[in-house]
Amino acid sequence: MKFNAPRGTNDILPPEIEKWQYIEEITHKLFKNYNYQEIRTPIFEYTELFQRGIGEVTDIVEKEMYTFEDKSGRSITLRPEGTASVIRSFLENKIYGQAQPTKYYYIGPMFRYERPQSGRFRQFHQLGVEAIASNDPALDAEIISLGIRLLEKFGLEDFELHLNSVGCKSCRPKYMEKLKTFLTKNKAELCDKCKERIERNPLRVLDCKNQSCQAVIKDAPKITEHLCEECELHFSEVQSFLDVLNIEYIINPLLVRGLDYYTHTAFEIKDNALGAQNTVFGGGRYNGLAEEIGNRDIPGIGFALGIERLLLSLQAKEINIVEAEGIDLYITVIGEKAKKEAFRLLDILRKEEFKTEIDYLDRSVGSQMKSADRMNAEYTIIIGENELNNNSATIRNMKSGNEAEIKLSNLLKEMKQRVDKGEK
RNA sequence: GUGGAUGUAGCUCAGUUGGCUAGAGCGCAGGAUUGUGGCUCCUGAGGCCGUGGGUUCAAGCCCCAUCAUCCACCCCA
Repeated sequence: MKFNAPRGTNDILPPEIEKWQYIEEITHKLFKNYNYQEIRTPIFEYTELFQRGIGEVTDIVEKEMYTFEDKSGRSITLRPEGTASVIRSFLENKIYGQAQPTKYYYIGPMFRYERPQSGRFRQFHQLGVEAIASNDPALDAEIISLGIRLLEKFGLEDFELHLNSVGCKSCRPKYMEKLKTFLTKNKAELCDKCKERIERNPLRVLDCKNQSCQAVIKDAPKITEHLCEECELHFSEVQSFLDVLNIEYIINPLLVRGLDYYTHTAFEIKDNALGAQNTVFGGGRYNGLAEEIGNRDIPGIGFALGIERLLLSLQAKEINIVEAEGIDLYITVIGEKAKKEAFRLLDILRKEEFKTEIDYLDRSVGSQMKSADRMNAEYTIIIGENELNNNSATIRNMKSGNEAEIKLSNLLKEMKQRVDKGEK
């Protein structure tokens, strides 16, 4: 073959696509049930949006963006995540002028230039929600529970919710200083990368997996012990609202997220059956984001869920979310004359919403029956010389093998009685 | 960006210390059944052995390069 799909991209083929459609269907239904509305933003944005929104020193902006110049010389970037676009849209369309809060959701492809591996692709798909213009900790709990309820809809229950507060503008800088001081004191024990991180992004050291770093981190000051009063209160309220919903969580002070815009609540749902990339969904509060990209102080919270990871999780647990669906009718044609009549009948049956198929490869009767069988047809309608002469069709129940010759004039009525269309 | 593993039929994989026209199972197509699927049996199609070079009388096998995929690191969905 001359062409491959670009590295890290995938074709989604049938029957796999059925799962995607099912996930989307359930998502639309559940999210609307929580009164979130769908929003569709462009697949690409001006690069500055992500630089400002996500943060210059994040991995995403530093090395993972698909950035290029368009013909006018503007720097364009394929969206690496959804939140920045949604907030940009919220501000640009002046949605803040309407009744608040605003609750949006989205489903679509995201792009990050990374080496692909299990659960990570260059084009991948997220579904996510954003609740904008409210600082209510109950909303934090709603967002988290919404994600969990969605997983439950697919029969997934065996996962861990990690919860943390990453502080706010007023307490995080102070904590960072403390952390820096501590890390500098223990610099000798840290890996080379973490040594660099002390200045650039000390929080990142916290989730380094290097053993000697881990040993240092164990005694590092914890952000949960350095929150300001407001953050402290918000965090405990979020927990108590989660308690109300009987949602279990693990407080994880080492949970730091890779995007700069998070404040207060940060969370990740991990499925330990997944291997290295085990975060199925993650998110948090981003009260500084609207300020950063639009000079308006508007709070928000959301999560993003990786659809490919959801699929992997289902696979790991051998959960089948879609049944293979058969067709209602297969028309077997014998002889050229019959084909015209059969083709006319095919159209009529389809108009009546029977899922119907016919042979297009000039195959023998036996082969046509075989096709019908493989398509899991409920009935086969056989039309040959005999039937033509009698103005009839032979119908065969593929399960029982019973056959009957039916007048064409009665065929529709007969099939309506026999076939349970669109059964599920 | 770094490291490791793997590339042979549509799929899953055999292929001996290098040695004849490269195999199996499944799938696909046709037939046994001149108008009837599943089970069975028979037959068949389908391979630049990832690609390019090298070593050799001889390469699917050895060497080099390259590409791709997978897995891991980094980090995240």
